[in-house]
Amino acid sequence: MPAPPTTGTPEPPRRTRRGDERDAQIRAHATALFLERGYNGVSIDDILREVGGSKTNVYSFYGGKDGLFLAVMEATIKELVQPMLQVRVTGLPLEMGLLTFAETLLSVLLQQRHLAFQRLVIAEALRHPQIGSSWYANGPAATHAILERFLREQQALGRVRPQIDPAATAVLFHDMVIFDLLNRAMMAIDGGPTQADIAATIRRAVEITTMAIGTPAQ
Amino acid sequence: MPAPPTTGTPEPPRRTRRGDERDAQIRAHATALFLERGYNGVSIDDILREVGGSKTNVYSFYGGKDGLFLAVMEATIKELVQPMLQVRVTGLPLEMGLLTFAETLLSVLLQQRHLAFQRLVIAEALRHPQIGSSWYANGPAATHAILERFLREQQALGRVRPQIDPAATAVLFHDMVIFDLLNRAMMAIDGGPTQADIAATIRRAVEITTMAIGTPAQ
DNA sequence: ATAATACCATACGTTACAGTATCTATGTAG
DNA sequence: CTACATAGATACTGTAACGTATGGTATTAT
Repeated sequence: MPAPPTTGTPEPPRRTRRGDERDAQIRAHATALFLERGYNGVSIDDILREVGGSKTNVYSFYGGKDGLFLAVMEATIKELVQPMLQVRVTGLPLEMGLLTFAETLLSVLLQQRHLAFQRLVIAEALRHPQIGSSWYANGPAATHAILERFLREQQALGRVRPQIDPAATAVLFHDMVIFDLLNRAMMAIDGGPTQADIAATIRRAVEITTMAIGTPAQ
Repeated sequence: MPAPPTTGTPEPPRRTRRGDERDAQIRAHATALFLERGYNGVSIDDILREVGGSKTNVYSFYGGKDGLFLAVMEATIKELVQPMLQVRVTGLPLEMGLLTFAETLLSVLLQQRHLAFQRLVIAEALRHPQIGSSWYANGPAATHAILERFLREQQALGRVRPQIDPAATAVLFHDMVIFDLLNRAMMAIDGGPTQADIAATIRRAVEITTMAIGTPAQ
């Protein structure tokens, strides 16, 4: 009788309650440190020094530093995306919808946690392409879809000209709102954009978009 | 008689012709390797292995790995920005000007060299903020200014509505054209955007912008 | 020509860190 | 209560890389 097939990665041992608690601490600390100092700026010993526990935890469950990194990055994607999935624009007038969308988006993307995350994704995109794909699919692409649905709805109500492509317009509006502010925040130009910068950018993006796609009557 | 004031950084030795040639090789190779593998992925020995020469060169002229890195990054900024500074849109009709601008911009930003550069700037922005500032000032900000000048000119000719703010519009158009394409290229989504994606994005951005800011007669 | 100095090759000291091994302590199942 | 698996502490190994030192070779200036 043949032995059961050997799995490529050996099964991690099942955990005790203590193990679960340690693991949660390790993940939380690892996330904070990676975001703060980057992948190479953090050693496994750094993580464990403050948390306690031992390398056994990391190596038997994640296989190594890379495994731990991937796990915490995936979790951070889910966490960051959360507020965007809860934005409610259905039923609002065109301008109000765009405004609400833009404000929610920027409140997520300009927070320090996201800026650090973005840096990390980009820095490691070559070594870990799956993180980049996962982020694009769950972040920007998901956000595009939400706005596209709203624009389509507005179009059905006759508030957006029929010849407009909702998908393409969603991307353009999204980019107008985000890019320069994000760029400046990432490069820490003059300490990043102010609340006034943010408000002005949103106002202008909404203005230019409604002028271009809204039906004249509106 | 007092000794001459000791300068903070000791003067680098003056170079011989051989030294100049070596230095050029070292910079070229260092640039290629940093762009390909990131700061931490390259050791000084890696650079010198293929070029020849010795560590003396790096340490006596740049003070260390960081100094060399800063020097090659500054040079790369200048090199990348070059084509954008030469774009000529003055005198063109509004649509043609926007089109030309967008095409030139994307031809620079979507090339592999720039993608790698962008990754590097972002990854190292925390440790070397001056690179980020320098890039923003010489890249995006300079590009904004070129487009702003064009829009102002169009406004003077009555082709852009008087109430439009050229500076703000320049930023928005710039962002619309770039962001999603750059994002997808950086994350290597489906191997990056195709020529068709690029053409479609440019067309839509020009369309939405002229609709929003152009004078109706036009 | 020769003295001074820039450059080369290479070895060395040091530090940092990934990953492994080992032994002890602590839970957990039967 | 006993046996066994999980978790902890820590020592150890191997490797990589920064930055320095040294002794020899080419280049330049006088």
